[in-house]
Parts: sequence; structure tokens; C-alpha cells
Amino acid sequence: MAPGMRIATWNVNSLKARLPRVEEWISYARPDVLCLQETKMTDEAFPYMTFQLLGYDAAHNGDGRWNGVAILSRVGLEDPVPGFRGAAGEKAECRLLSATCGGVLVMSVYVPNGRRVGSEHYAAKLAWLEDLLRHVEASCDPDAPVAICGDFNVAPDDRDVWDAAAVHGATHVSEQERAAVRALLEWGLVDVFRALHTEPGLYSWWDYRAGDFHRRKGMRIDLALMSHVLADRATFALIDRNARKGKLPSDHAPALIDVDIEDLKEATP
DNA sequence: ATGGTCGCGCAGCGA
Repeated sequence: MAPGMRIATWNVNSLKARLPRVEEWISYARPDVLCLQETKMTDEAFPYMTFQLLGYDAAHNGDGRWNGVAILSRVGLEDPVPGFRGAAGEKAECRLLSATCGGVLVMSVYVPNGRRVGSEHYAAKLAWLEDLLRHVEASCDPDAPVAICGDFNVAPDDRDVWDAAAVHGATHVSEQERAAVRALLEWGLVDVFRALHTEPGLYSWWDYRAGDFHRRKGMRIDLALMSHVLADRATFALIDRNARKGKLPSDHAPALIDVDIEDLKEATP
């Protein structure tokens, strides 16, 4: 096992459209584990061979033109499980995939977009986050290495939005959505990027329209939530804005975290 | 300026 593990997450907004950018990014960022969201493809269409040639095992949970999540790993990939555990499993909608990679329980999550506060989609988003918390409580040990990474469609606090006043109370920043993320943290997770970078204005998503990226009008909604045993060992965190530039970018940039796991075996149950 | 751009897939919806 490598002494350092680089864990990354990226909403690619169609893996078919984004595959050249994803291959390029993997070749220079060299993540050990990469969680993808919005692959927008079936399991049959997933390019396992492309990633195998780059040195990655992969698992995918997707059924067509919406949603779709994947985990790539070059440190082993065991026990891939799609969706929620138990009765809520059907409701996961190809928005959750778990696997064990290099001794870390990894989840790739794509939280529903709530559209407007008060809409049925907003209620469904809150219910989904509640199901995620129940799933985590039922299937994870907070003292073990756990990394829940993905597009949460929630900006955890006002530092994570370009204009807190303009968007206050809207979807992605409402108190109920933020409380749902806090409940995950209270279970035993840390927003590792925020733990390493306290300043405002560091975003992971920018609307394609109206030049929002160049106007720095974004939000940080792509999160890596890690149990304390991992978060305490994080040495580096970055949102790679360069991946949002250039030809045919996703509207999200990848976020990556480096964790020094040299003494992890002795420190965990 | 209350719009704009993408992806999917072929009209219009979702983000």
C-alpha cells in the first residue's frame, strides 16, 4: 500500500462527452481513487477498458441518460455495492456506489438537485440526504477509514457561494440542506477541503451560462467527507480549476485530497 | 440586461 493516497471526486456531466478530458486529467493528477458523478450512461456503455489501460479497476452504477456514478481505483477495488442498503435501495436512483479501495470504504454520491426550495424535488433531495445518513449509520464505522465523495448539490456555508446575500435561502444554500450535510459531519465526517482551506471564494461548480466561470460566480458543492482517521492525515487539498477551462469542460472541477496513510493500519479497528 | 449554455437526442427537459 502506498504511503500516500490521493482521493478525488468529479462530476463530469456525461462521461461519453468528457472521456478525453477525464483521461487527460487522470494522466497528470494520477488519483489513486477517483469518484465520478453524472456519467449519464448504462453499465454496458461504461468504458472499463479505457480505465483498465490507465491502470484503474472500476465499478459503475448507471442506467441511462440521467445520473450514473462510478469509482475508479488503482489501489484495489473490492465489494462494489450500488445504491442504499435495505428498503431504501430502490430510491437511490443510480446516485450512490460504494466500494473498498486500498482499505478505505469509498462512496461516490450524486445528491438530487432540489430545483426550487419548497418544490417536490426539494423534498426529494432532503429525503435522499436522510436516506444517505441512515445508510451510512447502518453500513459504516465512524472509527474506520471512510470517504464519502461527490456532488452534494449543497454549499455548506456562505464562504462556498459567490454572493451569499443574493442566493440566501435558495436551493443549495437553504438551512435544511446545510443541516443535512451537518448531520453527516456530526456522525463522524470532516469536510476535508474546508478543513485545509478556510478562505471564501473557492468553488467547484460554475454555470455554463453568461461566463459565470470567468466572473468567479460559482459554488463549492463537490465535497470529500472523510472520517476523522483519514481527515487527520490529510496533507493536501485542491480543486483543480484548470480542468474547468479549455475545450469542452464539465461545469464542475475535480476536487482532490491527499491522505498520508502510512500508519493507518495500526490506527484503525 | 431577470437572459445566458450545455448534454441528450431530435423536442424539450434537466442542471
